[in-house]
Amino acid sequence: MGKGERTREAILDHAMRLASAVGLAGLSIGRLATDLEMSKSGLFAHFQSKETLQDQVLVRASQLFIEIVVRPALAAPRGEPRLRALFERWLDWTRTAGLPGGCLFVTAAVELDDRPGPVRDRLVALQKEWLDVIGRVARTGIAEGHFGGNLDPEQLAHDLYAVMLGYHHAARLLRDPRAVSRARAGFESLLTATRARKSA
Amino acid sequence: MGKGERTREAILDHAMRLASAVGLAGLSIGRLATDLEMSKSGLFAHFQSKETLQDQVLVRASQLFIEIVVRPALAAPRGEPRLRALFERWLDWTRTAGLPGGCLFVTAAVELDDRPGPVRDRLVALQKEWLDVIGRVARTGIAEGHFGGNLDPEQLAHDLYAVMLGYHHAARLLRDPRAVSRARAGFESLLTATRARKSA
DNA sequence: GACAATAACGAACGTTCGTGCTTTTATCTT
DNA sequence: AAGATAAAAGCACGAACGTTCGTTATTGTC
Repeated sequence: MGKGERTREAILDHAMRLASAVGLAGLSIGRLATDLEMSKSGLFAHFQSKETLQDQVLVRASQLFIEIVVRPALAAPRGEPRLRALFERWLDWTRTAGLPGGCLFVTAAVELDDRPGPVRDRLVALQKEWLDVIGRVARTGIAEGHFGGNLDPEQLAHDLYAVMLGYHHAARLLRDPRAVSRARAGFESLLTATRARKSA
Repeated sequence: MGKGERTREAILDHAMRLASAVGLAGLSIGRLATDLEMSKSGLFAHFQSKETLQDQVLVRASQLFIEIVVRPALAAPRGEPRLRALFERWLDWTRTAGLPGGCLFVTAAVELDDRPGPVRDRLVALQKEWLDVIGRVARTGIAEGHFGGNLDPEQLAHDLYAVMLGYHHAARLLRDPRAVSRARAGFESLLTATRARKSA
């Protein structure tokens, strides 16, 4: 790995952390350069535009997310345990990843929902992948007999992500110390409903 | 109502709509002045700082929210019907209010969660009020016998808001046409769980 | 209609923004 | 070690930012 690639990763890593707090739009080349003790132009040369930088930040964050959340969770037994692992790992993935401002994807989702362009497209693709991962795990849960056969995996994926968004709101904006337990209660409710459907 | 007050309201109204799309931080005095066909300095004079403008935008949005969502819903019969009214009115309050960029509070919540200051404090207070409204309606639902006595109203408020956040994500970022039905399904699940607790 | 008060304006302030160039410095290859 | 290549720096640009100032129009009151 050459020098260029190394600094490029250092830039993206720091940009990712910064963006988790101030958003992708809140990123500024000048601020990044100051923080990393290099010149604006030197930093800028690694990307050809700010938009590319934002896009690459999302890509980098996605790699990290997969490493921290998805891959380890997939090591858990199929079905409910795996779903539980996904959920629990998501709950503190920002801590593990060292993102001081909370989940970058949640921040970016709200920021970009009205700004068409390649960065938004990238985020949409990543978020759909994430919902797909949840949905697939839920589907195997049906196959394993953990959940009822008439469970809609996509609906469960949607609902579970909603629980996560609720957690993010309670934890980060409201600084509610009960945020984690609230989220876990929401998760268990989802599972309960899912099992009830088994006998329907 | 004097001239000053009238233009001030016009500014806040437009700023609110603009902020729903670009966020409170995305507001710019220059942009607002151009849109409203007045000078930057003339507009600026109505507020003493951009921060005050942002704060007043939140206040204005809150008045509108109460008019559009809360007050009409409180006209519905106590308990479950009232909770349902709250939910349904929330679902299209941004349309009714003419907010092209989705719920301003959701946008602001993510924007401000890492930026201490009076604007953040204002938003936190408003969001707690909102959760309180939901919680109180849920509590009367217990009194009416619609929900089980061991239902935690605050938890239900949290969960219901999570459903709303999930809707916002699906509708605005993913442009999912099933967002509304997904949200309604989530809402019904909450109610079902709530009723199940009745016999527990 | 005169006069005070208020509202709006136009110009400029110092910063910061993203983005080009050109030049210097550091790294990699032979 | 030399030469080629890649990376970083330096400097400048035009535009937009929030804010302040002094001045001009407009409003509301007696």
